[in-house]
Amino acid sequence: MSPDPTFHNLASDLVVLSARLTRAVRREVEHPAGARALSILDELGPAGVTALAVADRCSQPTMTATVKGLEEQGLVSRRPHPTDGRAQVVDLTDAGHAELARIRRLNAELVTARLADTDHTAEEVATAVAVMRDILRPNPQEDTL
Amino acid sequence: MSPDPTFHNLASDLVVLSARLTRAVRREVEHPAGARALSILDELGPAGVTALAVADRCSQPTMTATVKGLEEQGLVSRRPHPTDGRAQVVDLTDAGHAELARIRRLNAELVTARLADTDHTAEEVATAVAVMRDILRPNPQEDTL
DNA sequence: TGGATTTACATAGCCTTCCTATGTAACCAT
DNA sequence: ATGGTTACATAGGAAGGCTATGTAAATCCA
Repeated sequence: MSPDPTFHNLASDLVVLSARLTRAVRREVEHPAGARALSILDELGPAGVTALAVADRCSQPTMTATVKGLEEQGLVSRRPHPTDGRAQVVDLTDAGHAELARIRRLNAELVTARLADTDHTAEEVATAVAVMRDILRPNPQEDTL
Repeated sequence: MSPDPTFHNLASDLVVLSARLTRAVRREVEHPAGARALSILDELGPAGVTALAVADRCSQPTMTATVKGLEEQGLVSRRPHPTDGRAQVVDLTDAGHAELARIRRLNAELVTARLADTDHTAEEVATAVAVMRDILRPNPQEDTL
């Protein structure tokens, strides 16, 4: 039942280190919740509030509030869904695309500056990204993660 | 000046994916701030509030509040520093060690369940952990990250 | 030695980001 | 047509963060 303890520790460390990296970046890049939403919108394309909440793994009211804030900043637009009277279609504005690019540049600068001091190759970073992407890949079965 | 665009994207993705993993885990594991502090205390051993704040990259008042909460839950103890009248020595209690073990088990379960569906090897996960650890390694020069 | 600076921690006040519970309106299936 | 479901909004509150500031101990140095 108990898995390989090495794997167990690695998995736990990955979570802890992710949390710390997130904390570290948060000090430099403001409004991380909005940034996540912009990033998801860029990946999904125009989407409704509930779909965004699922993708970000937050509650629907939380995403409603996030989108509202982004709209007030002019970073996203909202229009009624053409055929479904209940739904909204949220999309990035030009300003939203620009802001997302700015955030990505900031993120990259913070990380590359640190990686430059190490002997890690781009391939190793790519492996890290691939592992995390697969961990977070949507899984129809379980809603737990 | 502008670095390899591939590397740039990888670095940015790593930040974004870390933020999402952190969000996802947060839904399962309560009080992430306290959990981070417990983890750091375990790595550092007994330490003062300011040292913990530096390690967690949060402000000193934030760590003061976190430690206060952990103390109220009986997860850490505090005693005056033996020689420095200003300082406190914070340490894990037995209950704190137990809680940390519980959190690590939860983290590991969440991640391993997802990794099991992929073809990633333990070595690849180890690479991911090593990369992130080096990104977060304390750097005397720059305080930016 | 003694005043100035630095360091360690606490307090106050505020903001963002989350949540659950609940409400409303539109859609859908019988 | 009406009962269940779905999409989103609102309300209220907790957690976690920050800056600014206060206090007291330690350290520095003239």
